[in-house]
Amino acid sequence: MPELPEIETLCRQLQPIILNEKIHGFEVLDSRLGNIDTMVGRKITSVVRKGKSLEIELDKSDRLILHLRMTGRFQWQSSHQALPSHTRFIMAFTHGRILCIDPRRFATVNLRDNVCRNNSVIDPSQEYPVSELWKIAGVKRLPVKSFLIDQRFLAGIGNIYACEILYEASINPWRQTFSVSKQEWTRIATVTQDILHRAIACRGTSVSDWRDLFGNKGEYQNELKVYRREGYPCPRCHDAIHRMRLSGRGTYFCPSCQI
DNA sequence: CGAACGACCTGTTCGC
DNA sequence: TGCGAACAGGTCGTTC
Repeated sequence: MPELPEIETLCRQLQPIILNEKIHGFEVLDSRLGNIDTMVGRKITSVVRKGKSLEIELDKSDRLILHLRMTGRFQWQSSHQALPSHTRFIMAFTHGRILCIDPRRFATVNLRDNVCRNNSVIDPSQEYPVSELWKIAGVKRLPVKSFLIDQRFLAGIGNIYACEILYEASINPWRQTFSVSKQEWTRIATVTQDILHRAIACRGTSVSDWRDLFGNKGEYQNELKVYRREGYPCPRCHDAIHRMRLSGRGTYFCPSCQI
C-alpha cells in the first residue's frame, strides 16, 4: 500500500544509510525488471520522495526512479541473511544491502537522465495555495475522491488515505469536484496535512504487507477511522461505516456524516 | 479530451 | 475441507 507516508518513511530511513555511499552491486532476480547494472560504482548524492516515487540521484547526473506500486517494499540487511521469498532485486553496498520484495511484481526501477522537468504537481503534505486546487477542480466533473487520488494534481494520496481524508473532512466521496466549496477545499487541505503528517510519524499503515526498511510494521492502522471498517460504528455519529465501489476501488465512508 | 474499464501479477479471504 | 470467485496499497493503455 505504499502511499506518500510509507515512501516518506523509507526515504527518511534510507538517507542516513546510503547517502554518499557507492553502489557496490546490483542484481535483478525478476525478468520483468529491466537489467540496469550501469549504476554499479556510482555514488548516491541524494534520496528524495516525489509523490509515491523514490528518486535516488547518482553522481554524473542520473537518477534511479523506484516505484513500489501495490505490494513492493524495501528491506535493509546489514549482514547477509537468507533472501525472503519474492525478492526482486538487490542493491548492494559495502556495509549492507537493500532488498526489494514484491509479491505482485508491479514495482518498477528505472534509470533516467537527470533532466530538470518543472513539475507543478502539488505535494499534499506541504503548504500550498488552496486556490490552485479550487481552480483545477472547479471545472471538473468527477467524484472528489477520484480527484484526490489522481496523481496529476496531488501526488501521493492513494486509496486508504483518500478514504480517511474525506471522512475527516466530512465530505462524501461521490461529491462532484465542482460542487466542493473553497472553504471545503481548505478543510480538505488541512486534514490532508494532518493525516499525512500523523501517518508519517507512525511510519505508515500496515493493513497487510507493508513493513518499513527495518521490517517493522507501521502504526497508523490503529488510527484508521473508516478504511476496512465496514459495519463498525462511525466514531462521530455511531452509524455503521459503509463500503461501496467508486471507479473500481473499495471506498469506505459514513453515509450519515459525510455529506 | 476526459473518464471508465480491463490488464498487469500473486496471495489471501470469503462464500458455497 | 476444498474450490472457485472476489478482492488488495497503483498505474497504464485502450475504449467509448
